[in-house]
Amino acid sequence: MHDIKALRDNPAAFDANWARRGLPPQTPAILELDEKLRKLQTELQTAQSRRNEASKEIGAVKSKGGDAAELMAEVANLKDRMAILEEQEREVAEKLNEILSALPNMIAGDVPDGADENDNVEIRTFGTPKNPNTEVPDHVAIGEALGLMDFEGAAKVAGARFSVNKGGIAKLHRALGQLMLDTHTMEHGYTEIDPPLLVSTDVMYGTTQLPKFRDDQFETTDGRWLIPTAEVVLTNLVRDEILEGLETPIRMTAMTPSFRKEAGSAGKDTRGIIRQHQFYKVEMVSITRPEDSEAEHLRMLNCAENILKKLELPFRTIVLCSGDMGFASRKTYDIEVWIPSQQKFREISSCSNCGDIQSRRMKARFKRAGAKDTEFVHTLNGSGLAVGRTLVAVMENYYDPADGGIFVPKALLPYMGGVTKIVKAA
RNA sequence: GGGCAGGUGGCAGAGUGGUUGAAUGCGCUAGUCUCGAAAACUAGUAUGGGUGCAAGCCCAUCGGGGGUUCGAAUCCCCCUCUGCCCGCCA
Repeated sequence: MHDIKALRDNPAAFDANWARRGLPPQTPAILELDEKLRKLQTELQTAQSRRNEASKEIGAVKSKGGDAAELMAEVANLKDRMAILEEQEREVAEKLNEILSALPNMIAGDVPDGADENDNVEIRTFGTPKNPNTEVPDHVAIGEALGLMDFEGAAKVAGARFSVNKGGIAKLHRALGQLMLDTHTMEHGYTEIDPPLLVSTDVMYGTTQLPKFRDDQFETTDGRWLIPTAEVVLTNLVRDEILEGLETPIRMTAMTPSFRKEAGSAGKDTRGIIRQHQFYKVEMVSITRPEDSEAEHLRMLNCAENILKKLELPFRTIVLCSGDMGFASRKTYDIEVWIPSQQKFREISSCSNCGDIQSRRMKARFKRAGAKDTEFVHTLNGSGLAVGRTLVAVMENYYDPADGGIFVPKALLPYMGGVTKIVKAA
């Protein structure tokens, strides 16, 4: 949710910021509703105040055996009026909330302006793309040739956009997850969390999946939602909390399946496991004080990059431009890994600083030592990494054209039980 | 799924229709005392919102929502969560 007081003080700044995302001016409608709402609230509260007062008087009069009929009549009138005001207040508040909850976060000042992904800015690269000119089969061809990926089986049991990994590839996938979790927990200071995969509507609202992105989500028949990312659960663990101090950021990581309808991406990435309804992802979430979130953002980005460095996979890091950013984000870095079969970099991680938009919705606050007032925390999330896409990158970058096998990256050897290369199933 | 018992401030725990936003204890903060500390004593110590330059005033909140009443933490209904018993089950 947005800071309505700040918006009141400086509506032009809000409109200018939303314009960077290509939105027309929003504040005139908001301010009009806000003014209407406060007027109603003031009138309602005046009536409530009088009712409370009169009720006390009634109690006093009655306890002395007097006649309170006149006062009771006054209260009856007030109640009629209050019922009307309450109804109006509810309607206006709902309307205002509807508008505000559908508006994206303010973009940070140092984010480059731009219309779409073509305007994103590369900030660094790592490694050199292998096989720059030779044709490498894609992960589907590699996996099927090895007999270790079964897309027909997946389609048979679940439909399109699902996959079945077998044997060495399934193990490789699991090893990747292990490496990521171990690195984040033992080297990067994150606490491992094993969370629910189904969450309530309030929780989905808290991290802004709802109300705007309902069509992307799987809803259960009992009113719960399958998480589209572990960000949703991890971040909401601090909802309704008033944290003490928060001098050190809270850092959580989890490996969970992520479920997405991919409603708007028909025809995109239909081959293979790049874009699926279900995929494993290791997620990092940090909760910080406002003044710490920028540094934490860079730290988190480094944690994600570190995984790719360990795997010795070429990648580049970009800053998303204003027009390509997600709804909740103030600033987003994407990491893109080299995919040989496509001869291009593809997104494998996205690290976002969400500022206080989620914490306002979740009522996640902290209190400084000795301070009287609470403040909203900042929330950050980043993939560290998308495990399925990392598997694709490993398969293609470690492909051995000599026999169609896949070398196991050094960093994964401890997790592979002595296997150094994935070869055709016996 | 069935039954029983509960959800009160940071914590523990009173309170069953009327100046109770809420006793008491603990914790926490400040002050007094002390060379300093402890102890003791004194004072303060919820969240959100409206209004105001401000001090302040006002409204709401005792798991959530609705109802009864002049008035609800207290009565009624629904939901939810926790504990225990039974059933079922990875």
